[in-house]
Amino acid sequence: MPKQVDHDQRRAELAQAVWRLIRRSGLEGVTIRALAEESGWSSGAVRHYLPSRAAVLAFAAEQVSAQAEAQLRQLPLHGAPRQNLLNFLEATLPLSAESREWLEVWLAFVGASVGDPQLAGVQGLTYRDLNAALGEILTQLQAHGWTLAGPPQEAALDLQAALDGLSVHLLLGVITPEQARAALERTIDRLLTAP
Amino acid sequence: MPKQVDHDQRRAELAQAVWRLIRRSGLEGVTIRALAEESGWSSGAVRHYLPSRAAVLAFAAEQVSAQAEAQLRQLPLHGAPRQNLLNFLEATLPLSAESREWLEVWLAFVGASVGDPQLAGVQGLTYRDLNAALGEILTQLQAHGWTLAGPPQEAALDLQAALDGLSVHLLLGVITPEQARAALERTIDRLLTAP
DNA sequence: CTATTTATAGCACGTATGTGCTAAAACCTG
DNA sequence: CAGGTTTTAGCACATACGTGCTATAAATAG
Repeated sequence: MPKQVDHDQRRAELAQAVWRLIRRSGLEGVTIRALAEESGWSSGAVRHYLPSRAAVLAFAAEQVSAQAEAQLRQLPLHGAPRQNLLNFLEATLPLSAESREWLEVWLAFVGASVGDPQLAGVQGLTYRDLNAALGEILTQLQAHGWTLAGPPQEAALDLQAALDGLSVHLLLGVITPEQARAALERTIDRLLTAP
Repeated sequence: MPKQVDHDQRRAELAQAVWRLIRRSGLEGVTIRALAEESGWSSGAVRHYLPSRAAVLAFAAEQVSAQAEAQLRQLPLHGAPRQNLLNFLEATLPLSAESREWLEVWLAFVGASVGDPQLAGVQGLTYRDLNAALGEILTQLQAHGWTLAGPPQEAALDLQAALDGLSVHLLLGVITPEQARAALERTIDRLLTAP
Protein backbone atom coordinates (compact mmCIF):
# COMPACT_ATOMS: atom_id res chain seq x y z
CA MET A 1 0.00 0.00 0.00
CA PRO A 2 1.12 3.55 -0.62
CA LYS A 3 1.90 6.49 1.54
CA GLN A 4 -0.70 6.82 4.26
CA VAL A 5 -1.63 10.41 5.02
CA ASP A 6 -3.63 11.46 8.03
CA HIS A 7 -6.56 13.08 6.26
CA ASP A 8 -7.68 15.14 9.22
CA GLN A 9 -4.21 16.49 9.83
CA ARG A 10 -3.81 17.39 6.16
CA ARG A 11 -7.19 19.07 6.24
CA ALA A 12 -6.17 21.07 9.29
CA GLU A 13 -3.01 22.13 7.48
CA LEU A 14 -5.13 23.24 4.53
CA ALA A 15 -7.52 25.10 6.85
CA GLN A 16 -4.59 27.20 8.06
CA ALA A 17 -3.97 28.22 4.46
CA VAL A 18 -7.67 29.00 4.06
CA TRP A 19 -7.49 31.27 7.10
CA ARG A 20 -4.59 33.14 5.56
CA LEU A 21 -6.59 33.59 2.36
CA ILE A 22 -9.63 34.86 4.26
CA ARG A 23 -7.59 37.33 6.27
CA ARG A 24 -5.83 38.60 3.18
CA SER A 25 -8.73 38.92 0.78
CA GLY A 26 -11.95 37.85 2.47
CA LEU A 27 -14.16 34.86 1.84
CA GLU A 28 -14.43 35.76 -1.83
CA GLY A 29 -10.71 35.18 -2.12
CA VAL A 30 -11.09 31.52 -1.19
CA THR A 31 -10.94 29.48 -4.39
CA ILE A 32 -9.60 26.00 -4.98
CA ARG A 33 -6.84 27.39 -7.12
CA ALA A 34 -5.86 30.09 -4.62
CA LEU A 35 -5.85 27.49 -1.84
CA ALA A 36 -3.65 25.23 -3.94
CA GLU A 37 -1.11 27.99 -4.46
CA GLU A 38 -1.24 29.20 -0.85
CA SER A 39 -0.77 25.71 0.56
CA GLY A 40 1.84 24.67 -1.96
CA TRP A 41 -0.17 21.68 -3.19
CA SER A 42 -1.72 21.11 -6.57
CA SER A 43 -5.42 21.67 -6.99
CA GLY A 44 -5.83 17.94 -7.50
CA ALA A 45 -4.20 17.19 -4.17
CA VAL A 46 -6.34 19.77 -2.42
CA ARG A 47 -9.48 18.29 -3.86
CA HIS A 48 -8.40 14.88 -2.65
CA TYR A 49 -9.00 16.03 0.92
CA LEU A 50 -11.55 18.81 0.46
CA PRO A 51 -13.48 17.90 -2.65
CA SER A 52 -15.43 21.12 -3.11
CA ARG A 53 -15.34 24.78 -2.24
CA ALA A 54 -18.26 24.24 0.12
CA ALA A 55 -16.27 21.57 1.95
CA VAL A 56 -13.30 23.93 2.20
CA LEU A 57 -15.36 26.67 3.80
CA ALA A 58 -17.28 24.31 6.06
CA PHE A 59 -14.08 22.82 7.41
CA ALA A 60 -12.44 26.20 7.88
CA ALA A 61 -15.48 27.38 9.84
CA GLU A 62 -15.44 24.22 11.93
CA GLN A 63 -11.79 24.84 12.78
CA VAL A 64 -12.68 28.27 14.17
CA SER A 65 -14.88 26.67 16.80
CA ALA A 66 -12.19 24.13 17.51
CA GLN A 67 -9.65 26.92 17.95
CA ALA A 68 -11.94 28.77 20.34
CA GLU A 69 -12.50 25.64 22.37
CA ALA A 70 -8.77 24.86 22.52
CA GLN A 71 -8.03 28.43 23.56
CA LEU A 72 -10.45 28.19 26.46
CA ARG A 73 -9.48 24.71 27.55
CA GLN A 74 -5.82 25.59 28.12
CA LEU A 75 -6.68 28.40 30.52
CA PRO A 76 -5.24 28.20 34.03
CA LEU A 77 -8.12 28.06 36.49
CA HIS A 78 -6.11 28.30 39.69
CA GLY A 79 -6.64 31.90 40.65
CA ALA A 80 -9.09 34.25 42.25
CA PRO A 81 -12.59 33.62 40.89
CA ARG A 82 -12.90 37.09 39.42
CA GLN A 83 -9.52 36.74 37.71
CA ASN A 84 -10.55 33.37 36.29
CA LEU A 85 -13.64 34.94 34.78
CA LEU A 86 -11.62 37.82 33.39
CA ASN A 87 -9.09 35.45 31.84
CA PHE A 88 -11.89 33.46 30.29
CA LEU A 89 -13.49 36.53 28.77
CA GLU A 90 -10.24 37.99 27.53
CA ALA A 91 -9.40 34.69 25.88
CA THR A 92 -12.35 35.18 23.53
CA LEU A 93 -11.32 38.69 22.47
CA PRO A 94 -8.90 39.65 19.68
CA LEU A 95 -6.51 41.39 22.06
CA SER A 96 -3.30 40.00 20.57
CA ALA A 97 -2.10 39.47 17.03
CA GLU A 98 -2.46 35.71 17.52
CA SER A 99 -6.07 35.83 18.67
CA ARG A 100 -6.88 38.32 15.92
CA GLU A 101 -5.92 35.65 13.41
CA TRP A 102 -8.84 33.38 14.08
CA LEU A 103 -11.29 36.03 15.23
CA GLU A 104 -10.99 37.82 11.91
CA VAL A 105 -11.97 34.55 10.31
CA TRP A 106 -14.84 34.26 12.78
CA LEU A 107 -16.16 37.68 11.79
CA ALA A 108 -15.93 36.86 8.11
CA PHE A 109 -18.05 33.76 8.68
CA VAL A 110 -20.56 35.66 10.81
CA GLY A 111 -20.99 38.14 8.00
CA ALA A 112 -21.42 35.34 5.50
CA SER A 113 -24.16 33.84 7.69
CA VAL A 114 -26.46 36.45 6.19
CA GLY A 115 -28.40 34.55 3.58
CA ASP A 116 -26.79 31.25 4.50
CA PRO A 117 -28.93 29.53 7.18
CA GLN A 118 -26.60 26.54 7.39
CA LEU A 119 -23.61 28.71 8.25
CA ALA A 120 -25.76 30.69 10.68
CA GLY A 121 -26.62 27.41 12.38
CA VAL A 122 -22.96 26.58 12.91
CA GLN A 123 -22.36 30.01 14.44
CA GLY A 124 -25.37 29.44 16.66
CA LEU A 125 -23.85 26.26 18.04
CA THR A 126 -20.65 28.08 18.93
CA TYR A 127 -22.69 30.77 20.65
CA ARG A 128 -24.57 28.25 22.74
CA ASP A 129 -21.39 26.42 23.77
CA LEU A 130 -19.84 29.63 25.03
CA ASN A 131 -23.09 30.65 26.65
CA ALA A 132 -23.27 27.42 28.59
CA ALA A 133 -19.67 27.75 29.73
CA LEU A 134 -20.26 31.32 30.85
CA GLY A 135 -23.37 30.35 32.76
CA GLU A 136 -21.41 27.67 34.57
CA ILE A 137 -18.62 30.03 35.56
CA LEU A 138 -21.09 32.60 36.84
CA THR A 139 -22.96 29.98 38.84
CA GLN A 140 -19.68 28.88 40.41
CA LEU A 141 -18.94 32.50 41.26
CA GLN A 142 -22.29 32.71 42.98
CA ALA A 143 -21.45 29.58 44.95
CA HIS A 144 -18.24 31.28 46.09
CA GLY A 145 -20.23 34.07 47.67
CA TRP A 146 -20.29 36.62 44.85
CA THR A 147 -23.54 38.44 44.19
CA LEU A 148 -24.96 38.64 40.68
CA ALA A 149 -27.36 41.36 39.61
CA GLY A 150 -29.74 38.67 38.31
CA PRO A 151 -29.91 35.02 37.28
CA PRO A 152 -26.70 33.62 35.75
CA GLN A 153 -28.43 33.04 32.42
CA GLU A 154 -29.31 36.70 32.07
CA ALA A 155 -25.86 37.79 33.14
CA ALA A 156 -24.31 35.37 30.64
CA LEU A 157 -26.44 36.78 27.82
CA ASP A 158 -25.51 40.35 28.71
CA LEU A 159 -21.83 39.52 29.05
CA GLN A 160 -21.76 37.67 25.76
CA ALA A 161 -23.30 40.63 23.96
CA ALA A 162 -20.65 42.92 25.42
CA LEU A 163 -17.97 40.40 24.41
CA ASP A 164 -19.00 40.03 20.80
CA GLY A 165 -19.57 43.76 20.48
CA LEU A 166 -16.07 44.46 21.74
CA SER A 167 -14.72 41.80 19.38
CA VAL A 168 -16.36 43.47 16.40
CA HIS A 169 -15.10 46.89 17.41
CA LEU A 170 -11.59 45.60 17.97
CA LEU A 171 -11.55 43.86 14.62
CA LEU A 172 -12.82 46.99 12.89
CA GLY A 173 -10.04 48.90 14.58
CA VAL A 174 -12.31 51.48 16.20
CA ILE A 175 -11.20 50.72 19.76
CA THR A 176 -7.83 49.69 21.17
CA PRO A 177 -7.09 46.55 23.18
CA GLU A 178 -6.61 48.75 26.23
CA GLN A 179 -10.06 50.27 25.80
CA ALA A 180 -11.55 46.81 25.38
CA ARG A 181 -9.86 45.50 28.52
CA ALA A 182 -11.06 48.48 30.54
CA ALA A 183 -14.60 48.14 29.16
CA LEU A 184 -14.59 44.47 30.09
CA GLU A 185 -13.54 45.22 33.67
CA ARG A 186 -16.20 47.89 34.03
CA THR A 187 -18.84 45.57 32.65
CA ILE A 188 -18.12 42.69 35.01
CA ASP A 189 -17.79 45.04 37.97
CA ARG A 190 -21.26 46.38 37.24
CA LEU A 191 -22.53 42.83 36.93
CA LEU A 192 -21.19 41.26 40.11
CA THR A 193 -20.08 42.32 43.56
CA ALA A 194 -17.50 40.65 45.80
CA PRO A 195 -18.59 38.70 48.87
CA MET B 1 -32.28 66.98 -24.82
CA PRO B 2 -33.47 63.56 -23.82
CA LYS B 3 -35.18 62.11 -20.81
CA GLN B 4 -33.61 63.41 -17.63
CA VAL B 5 -33.29 60.82 -14.89
CA ASP B 6 -32.35 61.66 -11.33
CA HIS B 7 -29.19 59.63 -11.08
CA ASP B 8 -29.11 59.56 -7.31
CA GLN B 9 -32.70 58.40 -7.08
CA ARG B 10 -32.07 55.69 -9.65
CA ARG B 11 -29.00 54.62 -7.73
CA ALA B 12 -31.02 54.44 -4.53
CA GLU B 13 -33.58 52.28 -6.30
CA LEU B 14 -30.79 50.01 -7.46
CA ALA B 15 -29.34 49.90 -3.95
CA GLN B 16 -32.62 48.48 -2.70
CA ALA B 17 -32.27 45.66 -5.21
CA VAL B 18 -28.68 45.14 -4.07
CA TRP B 19 -29.91 44.79 -0.48
CA ARG B 20 -32.39 42.13 -1.54
CA LEU B 21 -29.60 40.25 -3.28
CA ILE B 22 -27.35 40.46 -0.23
CA ARG B 23 -30.06 39.26 2.10
CA ARG B 24 -30.94 36.38 -0.20
CA SER B 25 -27.51 35.11 -1.13
CA GLY B 26 -24.87 37.20 0.59
CA LEU B 27 -22.31 39.58 -0.84
CA GLU B 28 -21.09 36.91 -3.22
CA GLY B 29 -24.53 36.93 -4.82
CA VAL B 30 -24.10 40.53 -5.90
CA THR B 31 -23.15 40.54 -9.58
CA ILE B 32 -23.96 43.03 -12.29
CA ARG B 33 -26.11 40.47 -14.05
CA ALA B 34 -28.00 39.46 -10.93
CA LEU B 35 -28.59 43.10 -10.08
CA ALA B 36 -29.91 43.71 -13.60
CA GLU B 37 -32.40 40.88 -13.26
CA GLU B 38 -33.41 41.78 -9.70
CA SER B 39 -34.00 45.43 -10.56
CA GLY B 40 -35.67 44.75 -13.89
CA TRP B 41 -33.16 46.80 -15.87
CA SER B 42 -30.68 45.61 -18.41
CA SER B 43 -27.05 45.24 -17.41
CA GLY B 44 -26.26 48.17 -19.69
CA ALA B 45 -28.71 50.42 -17.88
CA VAL B 46 -27.36 49.36 -14.50
CA ARG B 47 -23.84 50.15 -15.57
CA HIS B 48 -24.98 53.56 -16.70
CA TYR B 49 -25.49 54.52 -13.07
CA LEU B 50 -23.16 52.18 -11.24
CA PRO B 51 -20.32 51.48 -13.63
CA SER B 52 -18.58 48.71 -11.75
CA ARG B 53 -19.21 46.08 -9.15
CA ALA B 54 -17.07 48.01 -6.71
CA ALA B 55 -19.30 51.06 -7.21
CA VAL B 56 -22.39 48.93 -6.62
CA LEU B 57 -21.08 47.65 -3.30
CA ALA B 58 -19.74 51.03 -2.21
CA PHE B 59 -23.06 52.71 -2.83
CA ALA B 60 -25.03 49.95 -1.14
CA ALA B 61 -22.79 50.26 1.94
CA GLU B 62 -23.18 54.03 1.92
CA GLN B 63 -26.95 53.62 1.88
CA VAL B 64 -26.79 51.54 5.07
CA SER B 65 -25.30 54.46 6.97
CA ALA B 66 -27.88 56.77 5.41
CA GLN B 67 -30.66 54.42 6.50
CA ALA B 68 -29.33 54.31 10.04
CA GLU B 69 -29.12 58.07 10.19
CA ALA B 70 -32.64 58.51 8.83
CA GLN B 71 -33.93 55.96 11.31
CA LEU B 72 -32.43 57.89 14.21
CA ARG B 73 -33.39 61.34 12.95
CA GLN B 74 -37.11 60.58 12.83
CA LEU B 75 -37.20 59.53 16.48
CA PRO B 76 -39.59 61.45 18.76
CA LEU B 77 -37.54 63.10 21.47
CA HIS B 78 -40.40 64.40 23.60
CA GLY B 79 -40.46 61.92 26.43
CA ALA B 80 -38.81 60.98 29.65
CA PRO B 81 -35.00 61.08 29.23
CA ARG B 82 -34.59 57.41 29.98
CA GLN B 83 -37.28 56.53 27.45
CA ASN B 84 -35.60 58.70 24.83
CA LEU B 85 -32.35 56.84 25.35
CA LEU B 86 -34.13 53.50 25.18
CA ASN B 87 -35.89 54.48 21.95
CA PHE B 88 -32.60 55.58 20.47
CA LEU B 89 -30.89 52.32 21.34
CA GLU B 90 -33.77 50.14 20.17
CA ALA B 91 -33.81 51.99 16.85
CA THR B 92 -30.36 50.60 16.11
CA LEU B 93 -31.32 46.99 16.82
CA PRO B 94 -32.90 44.51 14.39
CA LEU B 95 -36.02 44.08 16.51
CA SER B 96 -38.53 44.18 13.66
CA ALA B 97 -38.64 42.66 10.20
CA GLU B 98 -38.09 46.13 8.71
CA SER B 99 -35.01 46.96 10.74
CA ARG B 100 -33.66 43.47 10.10
CA GLU B 101 -33.60 44.30 6.42
CA TRP B 102 -30.83 46.83 6.59
CA LEU B 103 -29.04 45.42 9.61
CA GLU B 104 -28.51 42.13 7.82
CA VAL B 105 -26.84 44.13 5.10
CA TRP B 106 -24.79 45.92 7.76
CA LEU B 107 -23.55 42.63 9.15
CA ALA B 108 -22.63 41.37 5.70
CA PHE B 109 -20.49 44.46 5.15
CA VAL B 110 -18.89 44.20 8.57
CA GLY B 111 -17.88 40.65 7.75
CA ALA B 112 -16.50 41.74 4.42
CA SER B 113 -14.39 44.38 6.17
CA VAL B 114 -11.99 41.57 7.02
CA GLY B 115 -9.19 41.98 4.50
CA ASP B 116 -10.72 45.14 3.02
CA PRO B 117 -9.32 48.17 4.90
CA GLN B 118 -11.35 50.64 2.82
CA LEU B 119 -14.62 49.00 3.77
CA ALA B 120 -13.45 48.79 7.37
CA GLY B 121 -12.85 52.53 7.27
CA VAL B 122 -16.42 53.20 6.18
CA GLN B 123 -17.73 51.04 9.02
CA GLY B 124 -15.47 52.94 11.38
CA LEU B 125 -17.05 56.24 10.37
CA THR B 126 -20.52 54.89 11.11
CA TYR B 127 -19.29 53.69 14.48
CA ARG B 128 -17.89 57.10 15.39
CA ASP B 129 -21.06 58.91 14.31
CA LEU B 130 -23.18 56.74 16.55
CA ASN B 131 -20.64 56.98 19.32
CA ALA B 132 -20.75 60.78 19.26
CA ALA B 133 -24.55 60.79 19.27
CA LEU B 134 -24.60 58.40 22.21
CA GLY B 135 -22.11 60.48 24.15
CA GLU B 136 -24.27 63.54 23.61
CA ILE B 137 -27.42 61.84 24.84
CA LEU B 138 -25.66 60.54 27.91
CA THR B 139 -24.25 63.97 28.68
CA GLN B 140 -27.73 65.46 28.42
CA LEU B 141 -29.00 62.77 30.76
CA GLN B 142 -26.31 63.77 33.24
CA ALA B 143 -27.44 67.40 32.90
CA HIS B 144 -30.95 66.27 33.80
CA GLY B 145 -29.74 64.95 37.10
CA TRP B 146 -29.09 61.32 36.23
CA THR B 147 -25.97 59.69 37.57
CA LEU B 148 -23.60 57.81 35.29
CA ALA B 149 -21.23 55.13 36.56
CA GLY B 150 -18.35 56.93 34.81
CA PRO B 151 -17.57 59.47 32.11
CA PRO B 152 -20.07 59.57 29.22
CA GLN B 153 -17.41 58.46 26.74
CA GLU B 154 -16.78 55.27 28.66
CA ALA B 155 -20.48 54.60 29.08
CA ALA B 156 -21.02 55.19 25.36
CA LEU B 157 -18.30 52.72 24.48
CA ASP B 158 -19.74 50.09 26.81
CA LEU B 159 -23.28 50.65 25.56
CA GLN B 160 -22.26 50.46 21.93
CA ALA B 161 -20.50 47.16 22.51
CA ALA B 162 -23.65 45.74 24.12
CA LEU B 163 -25.66 47.16 21.25
CA ASP B 164 -23.66 45.64 18.43
CA GLY B 165 -23.32 42.35 20.29
CA LEU B 166 -27.08 42.14 20.64
CA SER B 167 -27.46 43.02 16.96
CA VAL B 168 -25.18 40.19 15.94
CA HIS B 169 -26.95 37.71 18.19
CA LEU B 170 -30.36 38.80 16.94
CA LEU B 171 -29.26 38.50 13.32
CA LEU B 172 -27.81 35.06 13.98
CA GLY B 173 -31.13 34.08 15.52
CA VAL B 174 -29.63 32.95 18.83
CA ILE B 175 -31.66 35.38 20.95
CA THR B 176 -35.20 36.72 20.57
CA PRO B 177 -36.24 40.37 20.31
CA GLU B 178 -37.77 40.06 23.78
CA GLN B 179 -34.47 38.86 25.22
CA ALA B 180 -32.65 41.67 23.48
CA ARG B 181 -35.05 44.29 24.82
CA ALA B 182 -34.75 42.94 28.34
CA ALA B 183 -30.95 42.81 28.09
CA LEU B 184 -30.91 46.40 26.90
CA GLU B 185 -33.00 47.55 29.85
CA ARG B 186 -30.81 45.71 32.31
CA THR B 187 -27.69 47.19 30.76
CA ILE B 188 -28.81 50.80 30.91
CA ASP B 189 -30.18 50.34 34.42
CA ARG B 190 -26.80 49.09 35.55
CA LEU B 191 -25.18 52.04 33.82
CA LEU B 192 -27.22 54.96 35.12
CA THR B 193 -29.39 55.77 38.14
CA ALA B 194 -32.37 58.15 38.30
CA PRO B 195 -32.05 61.53 40.03
C1' DC C 1 -39.60 68.56 -37.68
C1' DT C 2 -34.90 67.91 -36.83
C1' DA C 3 -30.74 67.76 -34.49
C1' DT C 4 -28.61 66.56 -30.38
C1' DT C 5 -27.98 64.42 -26.21
C1' DT C 6 -29.18 61.01 -22.81
C1' DA C 7 -30.82 56.52 -21.75
C1' DT C 8 -31.18 51.64 -22.63
C1' DA C 9 -30.21 47.12 -24.50
C1' DG C 10 -27.29 43.61 -25.10
C1' DC C 11 -23.33 41.47 -27.56
C1' DA C 12 -18.41 39.98 -27.17
C1' DC C 13 -14.06 39.27 -25.26
C1' DG C 14 -10.85 37.87 -21.88
C1' DT C 15 -10.55 35.82 -17.63
C1' DA C 16 -11.52 32.95 -13.71
C1' DT C 17 -13.97 29.41 -11.32
C1' DG C 18 -15.81 24.66 -9.84
C1' DT C 19 -15.41 20.27 -10.84
C1' DG C 20 -15.05 15.82 -13.57
C1' DC C 21 -11.60 13.08 -15.20
C1' DT C 22 -7.18 10.74 -16.54
C1' DA C 23 -2.75 9.47 -15.83
C1' DA C 24 1.49 9.48 -13.54
C1' DA C 25 4.05 9.07 -9.26
C1' DA C 26 4.86 7.36 -4.70
C1' DC C 27 4.74 3.90 -1.57
C1' DC C 28 3.67 -0.16 1.30
C1' DT C 29 2.65 -5.19 1.49
C1' DG C 30 3.63 -9.69 0.32
C1' DC D 1 10.92 -7.40 -6.98
C1' DA D 2 5.90 -7.27 -8.27
C1' DG D 3 1.13 -5.96 -7.42
C1' DG D 4 -2.02 -3.03 -5.89
C1' DT D 5 -3.58 1.10 -3.67
C1' DT D 6 -3.26 5.77 -2.32
C1' DT D 7 -1.70 10.13 -3.40
C1' DT D 8 -0.57 13.83 -6.56
C1' DA D 9 -0.61 16.54 -10.83
C1' DG D 10 -2.95 18.91 -13.99
C1' DC D 11 -5.85 19.05 -18.21
C1' DA D 12 -10.57 20.10 -20.06
C1' DC D 13 -15.13 21.47 -20.07
C1' DA D 14 -19.08 24.19 -19.02
C1' DT D 15 -20.28 28.10 -16.77
C1' DA D 16 -20.25 32.70 -15.01
C1' DC D 17 -18.24 37.04 -14.26
C1' DG D 18 -16.64 42.14 -15.14
C1' DT D 19 -16.37 45.27 -18.40
C1' DG D 20 -15.63 47.56 -23.03
C1' DC D 21 -18.23 48.60 -26.78
C1' DT D 22 -21.83 49.53 -30.31
C1' DA D 23 -26.30 50.23 -31.80
C1' DT D 24 -30.95 51.46 -30.97
C1' DA D 25 -34.60 53.99 -28.57
C1' DA D 26 -36.35 58.03 -26.29
C1' DA D 27 -37.07 62.73 -25.48
C1' DT D 28 -36.33 67.72 -25.38
C1' DA D 29 -34.70 72.27 -27.33
C1' DG D 30 -34.74 75.20 -31.20
